[in-house]
Amino acid sequence: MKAMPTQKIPSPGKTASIGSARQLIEPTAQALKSAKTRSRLIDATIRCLVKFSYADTTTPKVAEEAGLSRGAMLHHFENGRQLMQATLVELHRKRLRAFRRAAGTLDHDARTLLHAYWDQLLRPNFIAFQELANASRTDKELAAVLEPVRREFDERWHELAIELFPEWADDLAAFKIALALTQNTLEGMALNRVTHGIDEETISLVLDHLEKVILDLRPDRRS
Amino acid sequence: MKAMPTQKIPSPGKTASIGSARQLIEPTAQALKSAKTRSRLIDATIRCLVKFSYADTTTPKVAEEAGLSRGAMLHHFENGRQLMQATLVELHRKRLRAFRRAAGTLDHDARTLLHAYWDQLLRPNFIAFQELANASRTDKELAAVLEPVRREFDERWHELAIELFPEWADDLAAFKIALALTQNTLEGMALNRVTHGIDEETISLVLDHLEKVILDLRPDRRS
DNA sequence: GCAAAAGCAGACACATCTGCTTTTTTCGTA
DNA sequence: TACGAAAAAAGCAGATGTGTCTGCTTTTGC
Repeated sequence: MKAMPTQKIPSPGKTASIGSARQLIEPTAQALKSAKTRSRLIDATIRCLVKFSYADTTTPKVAEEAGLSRGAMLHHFENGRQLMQATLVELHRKRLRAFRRAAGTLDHDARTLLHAYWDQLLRPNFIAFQELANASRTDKELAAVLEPVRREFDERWHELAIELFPEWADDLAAFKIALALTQNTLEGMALNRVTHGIDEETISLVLDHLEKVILDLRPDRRS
Repeated sequence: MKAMPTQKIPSPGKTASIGSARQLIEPTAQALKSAKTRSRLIDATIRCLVKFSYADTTTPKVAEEAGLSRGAMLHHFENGRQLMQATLVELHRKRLRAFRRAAGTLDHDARTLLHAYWDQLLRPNFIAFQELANASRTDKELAAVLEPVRREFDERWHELAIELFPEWADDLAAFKIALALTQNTLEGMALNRVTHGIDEETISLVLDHLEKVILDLRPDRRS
């Protein structure tokens, strides 16, 4: 996605862009189609991010991928930037949803949770998310969207872990380490896996050992 | 850097592009200036990668950053692509050099080595390298350059670690785990630090605990 | 049913990037 | 000192991306 002029003024009269207050004010039928089209565009954007990377994702490509005209797309987002921002938010929602869904069927042991997290990182959604996170390093507007999203994700992830393993609440310091270690290691491994392939064996070794490390950190197992 | 046509045929008569056989065949004086200009261009590219990201690094920007004309740049590299590839190789060399340099003055304990690695990841060079590594996911030509580079880096890193801690040679399995764990965790943390800031406290906690984990993995400390 | 509004498509103008070609400058060497 | 090759600058045409604008179709609310 090429350099675009800095965001336009929100222009209050227009179609509500990111927030979807419309559906509440006007819960009528046609708005449903609109939402569906937006979804199609966002999903197309995600696919493009995976296929072409952020650098080479362009509005024509997204439109083509979505099977829509570029005009249609700019009707819904009016900006390449806004499309990206909306996509980032949507990716966040998807990740969160996936976690919630997994949480229900999860055994309450570290191994399961670890592998659940890892599985998430293998999904294309993670690649797309990573592309945007990386882009946000130099795109302040994207960063402004990413920041709260990331914060919420960490909170939810924190909550889920505590919910599954209440004993951790006894030692929040150790818990913090365990979380940080898990997150950074797994995400680092996921990224390295994408660029320079890692053999499955190494992945297993790391996962297994990480599990051991976490178990050692658990309050009831410590001296 | 925008989509460019797939690589041109090497055209043997031209100025030797990546390999610098020129300096050997023609070790004369003026070639030194040429090499210097190449360096200037590559360094400018690195700075651009950091400032603008790969997506928004363009040949005009690089030329301006280098204080040269675009024509001059295409005289030396004839291709935006080749410039990026050369930059990737150069970044690799720089990383390797930094490691070798550090290796000399290093105490032989895990903590020092860990922090040495971490310090490398805080340098702008790592960001630039990461930008290219990420780009190589969808750019096969870049990937073709990255692959051997990465392999060599891993080997050197492996060698260095063994050299500093010969006792690891006794248990290569544990060694492999320790290396993978260290690399993935630190790199993951470095990347997360760039996009969404991590507080220094957490970083310290992770580093300290990682050190402990590695010590536990050491052959002479195990049961 | 009809006017207003939204969904959608295509065309337009502007900007910019890319690679190529041509010209000027620099500088070593005969 | 003058020649010639390499370095550097400048100019050019093609391609592509971006945002805006206009027009057509469909839905919605009165």
